[in-house]
Amino acid sequence: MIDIKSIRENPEYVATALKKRGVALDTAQLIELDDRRKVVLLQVEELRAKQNMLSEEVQASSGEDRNQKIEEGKKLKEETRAQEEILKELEESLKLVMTRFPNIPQDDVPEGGEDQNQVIRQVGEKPVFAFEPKDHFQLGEQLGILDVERAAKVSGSRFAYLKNDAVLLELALIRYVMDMGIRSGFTPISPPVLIRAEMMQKMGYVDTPEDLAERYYLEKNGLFLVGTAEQAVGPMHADEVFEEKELPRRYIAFSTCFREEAGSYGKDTRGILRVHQFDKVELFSFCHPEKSREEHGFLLNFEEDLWRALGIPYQVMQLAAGDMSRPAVSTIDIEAWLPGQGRYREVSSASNTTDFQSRRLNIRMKKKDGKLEFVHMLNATGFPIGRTLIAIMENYQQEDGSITVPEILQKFVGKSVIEKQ
RNA sequence: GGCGGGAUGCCGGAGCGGUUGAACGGGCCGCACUCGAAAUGCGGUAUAUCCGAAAGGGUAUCGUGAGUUCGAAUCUCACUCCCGCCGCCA
Repeated sequence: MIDIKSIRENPEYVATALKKRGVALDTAQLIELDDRRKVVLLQVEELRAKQNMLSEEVQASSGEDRNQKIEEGKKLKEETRAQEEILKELEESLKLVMTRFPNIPQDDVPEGGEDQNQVIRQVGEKPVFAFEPKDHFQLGEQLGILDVERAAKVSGSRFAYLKNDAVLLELALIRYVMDMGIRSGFTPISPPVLIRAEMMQKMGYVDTPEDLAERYYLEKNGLFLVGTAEQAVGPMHADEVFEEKELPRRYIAFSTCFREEAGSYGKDTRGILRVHQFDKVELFSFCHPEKSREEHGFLLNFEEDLWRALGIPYQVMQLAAGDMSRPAVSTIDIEAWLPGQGRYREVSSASNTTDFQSRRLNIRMKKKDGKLEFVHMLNATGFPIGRTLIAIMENYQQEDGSITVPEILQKFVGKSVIEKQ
């Protein structure tokens, strides 16, 4: 949630920035609503002050005088209640409007939708094949490390079984990235994947119907299945106050992720590129509000190190304002080269959400002067296991259909080539 | 799933329905004492929000939400979480 104060202080800036995301904001109307709220708030508080004074007077008085004051108090109570009702309505409608707004894009984020995303750089050499490269689905089925058909039988479309060396490869990726993370000061986490509706809401991911359509929700228990570990790690520190020196607090979390993919019928239906359930290692950072841009760079750098170490060509994309998730002020994606598709596909995403989430979660930092301030929260991808497997399979495929294991993973997998099994 | 106990400030821990933002102890900060430190003494020590140029003042907050009352940390109801015991269970 953005702060009404920032709108009051600089309505034009906020309106212009939000327009970059294609969101129209009538600041004048919003401020007027807030003004009305303040007027009523003042009235309510004055009435309450009167009530407080009167109740003290009741205590001090006796006899007929006392009875009279109690009668007066009854009337005052009615009056206060009526005003409180009005205040509550105003507050609710203001909150309703405010929660719908996404975060204010960073100044260097381009305007527009997905088609305005910008390539920042391309890294690595695309492999050259002396044969027609296959896609991961073909390779996976042939090698016997992927079974989509039986998954469809058991769970439906967009599910998969990983088998044999694919499983070892998954474990190798997890172990590798965890080691890297630990070395860079991240705390390893294995979080719950079911979280309270309240927490999901505070993370800013269920404010609109579109948001809701993307999530699995267990109505009976009031719990959401997380779409990423971010949603379970962010609320960890809800209502807590960090010491300045404790920041940045970095976590590296492994979890299964669940996505309904409601709006993607017929899209990416082959293999495991887009599935309802996948495992992912996620990076998360709580940091000093003045240092989140720097931290964003740190996370991106960490991600790039991973893909370089894996030896997979990728490009770095600055997302346009309209293509970012609502809490983000800036999102930078990494897209890996997939020879089987002949194109780059998204594998990583690093976002700075500034205080959008921390404001609702009430996560603050105590400054040296004793003042409290909302921390900034950032999330980024370590390895999305499924898509990383795809990238490895397609980039490291050999003419005979076998797959070379990237060097850095060989010691974890225990072999250098994956063959039919 | 069943039965019991609990939730108060940074921590521990009081709290007859009426100056309780909250005793008391500890911690922390400042000052004094000291060459310095310890010990001791004195003082201070929540957050949010509104009005105000400021000084200052108002309001709210004792797990959360509703209710009773002129007045609720204190009474009632619901919910959440924590701790025990039984049952079930990887």
